[in-house]
Amino acid sequence: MTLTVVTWNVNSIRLRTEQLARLSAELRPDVICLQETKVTDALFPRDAMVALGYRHVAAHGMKGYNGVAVLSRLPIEAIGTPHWCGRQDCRHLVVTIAGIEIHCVYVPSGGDVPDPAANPKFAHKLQFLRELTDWYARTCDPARPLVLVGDLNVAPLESDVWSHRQLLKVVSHTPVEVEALGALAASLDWVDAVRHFVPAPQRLYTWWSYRAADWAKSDRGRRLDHVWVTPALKGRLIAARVVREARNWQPPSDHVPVAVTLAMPKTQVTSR
DNA sequence: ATGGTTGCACGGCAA
Repeated sequence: MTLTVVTWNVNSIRLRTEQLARLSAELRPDVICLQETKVTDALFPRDAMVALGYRHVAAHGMKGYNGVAVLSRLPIEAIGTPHWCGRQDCRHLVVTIAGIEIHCVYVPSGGDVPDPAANPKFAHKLQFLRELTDWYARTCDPARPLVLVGDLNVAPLESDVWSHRQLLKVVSHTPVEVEALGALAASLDWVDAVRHFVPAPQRLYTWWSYRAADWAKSDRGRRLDHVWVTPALKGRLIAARVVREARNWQPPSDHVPVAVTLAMPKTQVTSR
């Protein structure tokens, strides 16, 4: 028995139903965690997701911006929606599925100027990462089976960007963000499940700008989307995959899905 | 060095 969890920043779920059908058909994921759904819960296309086989849906969205959701073939046993930085902006959804707590996170992008004194968006991003770090360290236990996925909007490694040197002052790859993400990773000794299978220095990206004339030809990507597991689950990692070809699924999100498969004790996966 | 695109919602933002 296995559990495949996908994370995908869909950049509007209402424009990506066909692409989700393709993802569902090709990977047969058990759980799909979405970011940037850009829709209120009342308008969330729940019926379309159920039609794809995802009978269990948790949506946490708002009008126009942000928004996270989890689609599941297995029952969702609990739902939480933590909020950070004193805001109500729908960036974090926690569900429990098959006894595993899955955290779907959309970290603030951070704007253009990598200076928290000059750019409130960058200050928000750093504060968001710090509050998450403190919360995990304070309230969670690395011995518990947790999965953290999402668009973390930081490419931490040199091999996570097309040019380390040229992106050192570009938001997503600056040293202060990489340090903040490292602190978050240390909060529960999180294991980078994708790099577990595709170690550096092999280059790996999950996002390519819409602005490139030919995204694949220039290949100026960044690895912004991540799947982390607590040490309790490290021994159960079976596979990881970045669905690079989804960048061509029309019309595309600028992010592609990232999938991780875990081994499951037979007793934990039950009804559909 | 600059501008390049997309989505929401229909005018600028956010990314």
